[in-house]
Amino acid sequence: MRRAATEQRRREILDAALKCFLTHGVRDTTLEEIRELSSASTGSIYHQFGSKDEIAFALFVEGMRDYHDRVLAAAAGKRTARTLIRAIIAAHLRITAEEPELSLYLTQMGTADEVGEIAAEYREAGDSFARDLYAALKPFIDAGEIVALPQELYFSLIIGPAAHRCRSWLRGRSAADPRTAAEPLAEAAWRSLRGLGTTDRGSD
Amino acid sequence: MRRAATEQRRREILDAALKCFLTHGVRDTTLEEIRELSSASTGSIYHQFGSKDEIAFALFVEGMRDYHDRVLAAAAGKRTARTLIRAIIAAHLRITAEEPELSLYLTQMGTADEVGEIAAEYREAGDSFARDLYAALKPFIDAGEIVALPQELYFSLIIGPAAHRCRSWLRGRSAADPRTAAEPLAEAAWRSLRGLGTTDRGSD
Amino acid sequence: MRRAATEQRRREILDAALKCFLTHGVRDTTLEEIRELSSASTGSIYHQFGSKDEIAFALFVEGMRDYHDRVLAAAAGKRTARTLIRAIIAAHLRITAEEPELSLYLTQMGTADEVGEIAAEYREAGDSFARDLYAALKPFIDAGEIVALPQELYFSLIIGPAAHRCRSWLRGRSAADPRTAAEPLAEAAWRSLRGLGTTDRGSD
Amino acid sequence: MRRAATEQRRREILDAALKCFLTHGVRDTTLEEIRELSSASTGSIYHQFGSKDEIAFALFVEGMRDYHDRVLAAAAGKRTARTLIRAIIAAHLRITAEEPELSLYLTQMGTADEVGEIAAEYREAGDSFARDLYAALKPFIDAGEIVALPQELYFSLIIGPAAHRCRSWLRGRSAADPRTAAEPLAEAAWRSLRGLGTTDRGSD
DNA sequence: TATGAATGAGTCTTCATTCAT
DNA sequence: TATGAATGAAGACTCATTCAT
Repeated sequence: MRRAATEQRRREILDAALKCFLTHGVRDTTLEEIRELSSASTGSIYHQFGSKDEIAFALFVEGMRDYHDRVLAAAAGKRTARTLIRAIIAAHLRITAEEPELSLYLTQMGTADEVGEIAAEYREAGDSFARDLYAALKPFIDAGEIVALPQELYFSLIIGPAAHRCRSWLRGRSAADPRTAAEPLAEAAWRSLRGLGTTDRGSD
Repeated sequence: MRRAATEQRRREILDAALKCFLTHGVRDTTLEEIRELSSASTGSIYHQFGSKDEIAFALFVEGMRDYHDRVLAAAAGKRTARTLIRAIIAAHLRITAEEPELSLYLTQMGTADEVGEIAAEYREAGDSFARDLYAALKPFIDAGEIVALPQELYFSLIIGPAAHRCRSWLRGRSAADPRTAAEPLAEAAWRSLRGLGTTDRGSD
Repeated sequence: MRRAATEQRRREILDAALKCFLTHGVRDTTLEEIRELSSASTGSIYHQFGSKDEIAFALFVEGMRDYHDRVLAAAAGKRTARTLIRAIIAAHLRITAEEPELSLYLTQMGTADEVGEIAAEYREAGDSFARDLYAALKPFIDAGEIVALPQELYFSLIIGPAAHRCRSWLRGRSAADPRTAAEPLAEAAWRSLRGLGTTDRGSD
Repeated sequence: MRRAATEQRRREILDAALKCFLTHGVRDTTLEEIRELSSASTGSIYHQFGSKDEIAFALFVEGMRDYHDRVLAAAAGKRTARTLIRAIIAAHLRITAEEPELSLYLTQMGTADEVGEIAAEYREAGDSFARDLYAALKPFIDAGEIVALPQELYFSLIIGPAAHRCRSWLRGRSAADPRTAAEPLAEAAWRSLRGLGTTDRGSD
């Protein structure tokens, strides 16, 4: 089964690349390092990926897809606005805590030039994620359980604080496991978003 | 006045470097470009700074100091928790909107490992900013106007949403001027942080 | 035959480098010159050798090995102490006279610190040469044909004068072909080393 | 007394330069290092010496002059050929043992390109040394106490072995203090040079 | 004379990418 | 498809030397 072998080789390269990128940045990682750590040959790497940046991009896109999938899975089927919000926040914190390396990479790349340039394909993925997540919120907004706001602000208010917390942790500026912040952050987000008509304890 | 001349030369280099870094990133800026734009000689640049990265770092530190100063200035002398929170958020959004390029640079560098490695000096600045900002909140926390939370979460809840909004804008994913979000974000932050005994409209 | 091709490329580089080094010293030879003369690419040179100094070192080690081999070959199978001593001295003078440029290079590098620093590998070669040469003398020392002295002094007394003569010639301070000194130097060395019981003319 | 101050500054620079040159070669010593170690300013160094090579050259010439003077002083007034030869050899070994750093430098520079190029002035000094030393030997050669040989060979036979011994020691290839070789080397030289009519024990 | 900032030509070296086998 | 030697443009950085103060 050639395909499987190829797929595995591809994974080895991506895994090796991630380690290198995290250790000393995309910029300062040489193909030689990836080659050695993945024990693939130069030619082989270029057969799988067209360039170093393509590796970096593939890693970013795949990592983001994974993140998106996990957050959306966590958000699925929630009965109340409050549990939905809590689920999103908890998922973000959990993913970061469970895969700090990948998360750090995604954070760094998220604002890097590299992505911005190749971004066409990735942009769609991001838009689709935003659409899907908003779709999950929509019913509760329509029902007045969540206040009406410009659409983009929902993400800022739900994910923003969690992301801030995670960045702080990833950069080593704060030791406490991000998951410990799930409760207070979820509660705070709920308080900032709940419809004025809801009771203090939410609707569940 | 030798000192002054030297200082000016240093500024010219930094200004030229910032322009280059903003235009096409630290990574893709060559010393040659900085040299040409600053009309300093190669040797002169290396006389003032030990390496290209050192220039990037100096610029980052200065930019951050500026950001810190402006946020702290905005936070100074506020009478109520609510206006304080609003001031911090508004300042963050305003700075980003006014200097998008510098802000993007700071955002990118903030998670890059260049900083992590040279960071000793910078870390102190960050800590000091956190201390000062917390000091501004403290009276209101003690007075019960702001809920008691682990210290680090205040920043996540106040700055996190604004930062998320700004990143989204900086990456071109959202067209609306970040300053338009000041009111809703401030209101949301206030709702998430206000002490339980406070009235809906805050204490002012 | 990939190996052969690679080996040849390596040789071309070494040959070119030697020519350059002999012409204007290691110090003043640029990689550019070696590149041009060897018609190898920059990258190829760095693929074979890690640095310019490594080339210089390889050349030194090879040159020394050659010198060692030739001296030991000349010393092999000699029946008497006197002919052995003469053979060693004559070989040294001959090698220098035949390859003055390489000899000068070896002399210069021999005291340079480049060698001292990378020397591990080279040191063994030198030790092994000393061992082998001493082994050739040993029987005659044991037989009393050569006086008993601290081991290291044999080399000083046999090679020292020849080396001094050669250096003087190499530096252009003395015009006479070093080979003309073979007879008197050999005779002098023999007089200084012959056992007290031997006759004036030696044992042959 | 300006002169004295200048002279001292000059010495400081030379001393610093010697240390640097010995530690990592003339080639890899930067003026910056000499500047720092001598705590003189760049301009000051250039005021005293026209270039880096000039410092290296001055060091070499002065060191050689010193060596010459000491050897000639040791050779002065000797009554017999044997004591004369012993004195020269002992002086060489003693100087090396007492000032290994300077000796190593002189040895290295003796064959280096640098000297060869600037050598005019130095050449005369060397010739004059050779003349003077030969003048000391001349009476004994004329008297038949020392065998008749081409002039240049006297130095090779007297100094060659001692120099070989010293080089070996300076390069760390032989631990024994060179001075311990004075007796056997002097004896050997005497045996290789003494006139055939002299008795075994020489003429003293 | 002293100083040390400025100069800029010159080098080494790197490394993404190609391509013959 | 795999391999890894070869390529060479591109860049960072060095450092002897100059010169304004």
